[in-house]
Amino acid sequence: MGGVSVPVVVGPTAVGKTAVALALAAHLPVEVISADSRQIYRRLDIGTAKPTRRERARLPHHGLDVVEPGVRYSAGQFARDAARWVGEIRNRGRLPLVVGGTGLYIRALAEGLFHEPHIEPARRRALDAFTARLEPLELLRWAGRLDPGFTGGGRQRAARAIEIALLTGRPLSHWQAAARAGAAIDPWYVVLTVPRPVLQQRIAVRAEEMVRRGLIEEVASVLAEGHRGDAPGLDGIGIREAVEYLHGQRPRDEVATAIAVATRQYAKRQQTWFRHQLRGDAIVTLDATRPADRLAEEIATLWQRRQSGAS
RNA sequence: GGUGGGGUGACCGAGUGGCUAAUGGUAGCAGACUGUAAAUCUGCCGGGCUUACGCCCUACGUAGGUUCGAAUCCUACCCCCACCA
Repeated sequence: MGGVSVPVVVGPTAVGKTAVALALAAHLPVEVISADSRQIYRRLDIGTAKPTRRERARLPHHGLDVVEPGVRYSAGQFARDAARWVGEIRNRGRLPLVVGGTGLYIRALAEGLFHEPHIEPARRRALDAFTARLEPLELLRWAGRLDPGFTGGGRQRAARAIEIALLTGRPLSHWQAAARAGAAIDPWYVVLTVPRPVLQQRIAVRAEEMVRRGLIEEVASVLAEGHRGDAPGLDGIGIREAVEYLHGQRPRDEVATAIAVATRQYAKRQQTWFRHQLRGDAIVTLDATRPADRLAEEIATLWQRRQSGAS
């Protein structure tokens, strides 16, 4: 595996990952690496529920505000960036703590991805423009033709399969069958869970709060910078609903509930991922209904016991 | 009080005699997912029994009726909406 043993705190949105990370700072010399595909984007603080400035002052965070909303980021990019942060944090004699809900990013960091050959950005853009014009059915047909091993999964994955096949000369399934590269950490997973009704309640409250604290104004100001509504950084729950409202496609008083519904569905997908996709036997599941400082205490204890046992 | 329109499964909404447990959509549940992943998709979705083919029950406002057969036709009643009084 990747070597460095690192605690990785995961769980659906609104379970309280941020609070636990902050509380953990009282027990361990940690710095946080946020594994969150939305918090990567600058501004959009309310819409992505980033830790506040004060919280970040108390505990160093990496992986926030990395790119502009108009820039396309990726799991591979994250794996490289995060690997670098891990190294930097360790050089400071501190402990990297991965915290986040983006399963694929965490997988990319912990297990690596297949080694993708270099692709000219211009060629990729040209192909993007091509696939963007295809009908979903067309897209799937092309994907199947170019890659007999294509396992399906919708137009976006089909576009990816087409891109890889055409730009590398080898089908996606070929690359996937090859060895992974880039596993940078040896993860110790802490999965936070909470009974579904509790989570849904927290999600509903959080959605209301977002709107009350100025989500719509925040999104409006980013749009005013000249970003299109479909910019990579604007493709997130909450932000999307705000954009729809600003474009007159949704009444204001429905924004919060629409956000809550979409967030609930997302939380479900996350839970499915963490239930079925985490690899390895270093997985601990903890009930996050308890106060964050109690949880942090338990995590710290488990971690220390694990370290002394392992070394 | 009169006239017209309408009451369909958790919600919206098709269906106007058999092919209907009832198109679609939403919500919900389960799942997939190696570089857009807060994305993109798949399955299930009245209840019960069955390993399975399948079987049974309940269901289209309520109660009756017509018919071999009704969510669909008729009658009465209840409720909702619009307009007229």
